[in-house]
Amino acid sequence: MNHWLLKSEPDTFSIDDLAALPKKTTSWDGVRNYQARNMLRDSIKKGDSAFFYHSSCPVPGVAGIVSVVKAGYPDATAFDPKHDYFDADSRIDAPRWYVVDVKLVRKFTRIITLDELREYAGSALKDLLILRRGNRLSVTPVTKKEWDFILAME
DNA sequence: GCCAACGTTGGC
DNA sequence: GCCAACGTTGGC
Repeated sequence: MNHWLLKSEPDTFSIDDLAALPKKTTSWDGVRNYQARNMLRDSIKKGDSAFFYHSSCPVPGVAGIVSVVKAGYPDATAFDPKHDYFDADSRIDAPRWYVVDVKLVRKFTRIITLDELREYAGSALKDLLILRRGNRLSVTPVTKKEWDFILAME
């Protein structure tokens, strides 16, 4: 089982939005970056765990945990001309973009903030991709050690 | 294949 | 709103 970090802008979709869904399950759609796409399509497996990270908001940080309930499959929003995520270059017979389905495991009792994570940028979390300068990937791998360390910060 | 221009991300 | 960093596009 592998670990990941998924970014979402809470204005668009927050962990509370996920918690409010009847089955607390959603398709992680709208990813339009090839590196992130490759991970959704090829690397993330059913049963993997991921941090739900809030970005572009007053308090960026890790908000909770989700589990992958369905591995990569084509992103239907790319096929819908009326959808914000529509991409005419993604075709049903040759999909360009992918999603995974995730289910809420739990919302943390508090946000583990980016500021706190940074305190360990020189030690336990020195390789955490989200702390790298200029990092913009919305899907990144997290090692087991990083995962356990961040969990213990709650 | 190079690279300038442009668009997007995301913290502040 | 600003702007650094990065990805993508498109002319050559």
